[in-house]
Amino acid sequence: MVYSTVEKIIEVAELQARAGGYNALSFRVIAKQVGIKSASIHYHFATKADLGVAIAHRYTARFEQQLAKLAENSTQPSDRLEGYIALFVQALTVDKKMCLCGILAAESDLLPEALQRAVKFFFEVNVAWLHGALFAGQPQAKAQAFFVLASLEGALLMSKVMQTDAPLEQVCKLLRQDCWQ
Amino acid sequence: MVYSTVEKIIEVAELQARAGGYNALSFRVIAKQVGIKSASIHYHFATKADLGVAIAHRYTARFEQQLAKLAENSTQPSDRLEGYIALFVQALTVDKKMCLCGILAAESDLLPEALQRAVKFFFEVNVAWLHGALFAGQPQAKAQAFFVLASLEGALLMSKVMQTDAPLEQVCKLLRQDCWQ
DNA sequence: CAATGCCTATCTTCCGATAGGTAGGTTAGA
DNA sequence: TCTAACCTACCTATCGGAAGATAGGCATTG
Repeated sequence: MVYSTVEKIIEVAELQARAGGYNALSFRVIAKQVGIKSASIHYHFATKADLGVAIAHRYTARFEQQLAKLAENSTQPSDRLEGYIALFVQALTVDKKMCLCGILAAESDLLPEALQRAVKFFFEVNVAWLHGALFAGQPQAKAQAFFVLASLEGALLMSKVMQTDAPLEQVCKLLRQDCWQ
Repeated sequence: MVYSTVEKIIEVAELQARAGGYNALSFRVIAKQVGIKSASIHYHFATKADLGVAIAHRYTARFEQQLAKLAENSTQPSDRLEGYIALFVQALTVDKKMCLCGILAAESDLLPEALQRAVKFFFEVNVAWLHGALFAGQPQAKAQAFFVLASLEGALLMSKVMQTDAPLEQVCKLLRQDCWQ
């Protein structure tokens, strides 16, 4: 697979942001890793805010693809939950990074407004999917959707800082137990 | 109540960090709000990392006090849960800020090591309290403790970025329902 | 020939940090 | 009791570096 410069920039920037948030993004550091000069990034993204929005959009789009595939490959809500959980487990154990929109949401107060909206959209997409694909028809579907997403984001956060997979693992275990008892 | 300069610095810095994380902390901005010069902050805190650790320690200590009072004032687990929930609801509706250690945990990868440890300690304290004061004797006490804390941190994060109290409110509602059914 | 995709060079602003000074208060010894 | 020494809590001035951003140049490509 060959990546364009734009794709490389976004990829590197995403990993950077998922480690330290928006303020940890540095044009110079990204440029060095991509193999270009920092000024060249401005050719593709006029401002840092534009780059931030692009990262969030790609991240959300990729998530949407995976959610669609999940709904396609399984009809059982419990199977879909398992697939959904896997997305967050992968972030922790494979990428060893936070959820991009999780970390951006935490610092959303000081983000450029366009980026705030992009991050908000990620959560709306997820809540809508959980609501429709996992809890459709259930009396408290919306609350359940919030609950699953919130507990996974929080557990990811805890596992990162406590440097153990235990919080995410335990939360996943309870989610499997409790969601349709 | 009269505050010392050190207390003012920590107070202002905490609010700053709870809005945008560690990298959003600026000695100059803090100094201006406190009414001193940025160089003077270094008299009290040699480095930015020292200031960060001080903020986290005070935040955790205040949390510990509230947890102790909670355990003292109520013996019913359900009452204790209500009090615990209130701590997070207050962060959202009164302070209108993230949990300090929540936002720091998200960006923990790039934090000074001493600060990482301080943030980790906050979560250990909370998990230990939930484990002992809410779920003592229950078969999955540890998992339940992780679950409550993770879902509250995650819901706070979501409510911030989505600009509605709904996620935190709904998560709280489900926590009340599900914890001891 | 014009657009694309980079480059070099440079700008201003902000950052944490340090050096050194000073006013005011406290302490200790003759 | 006077005074020399010291401490506290700031100050001004400045440093080196990194930040995002911009202007203008230069190949390559269609």
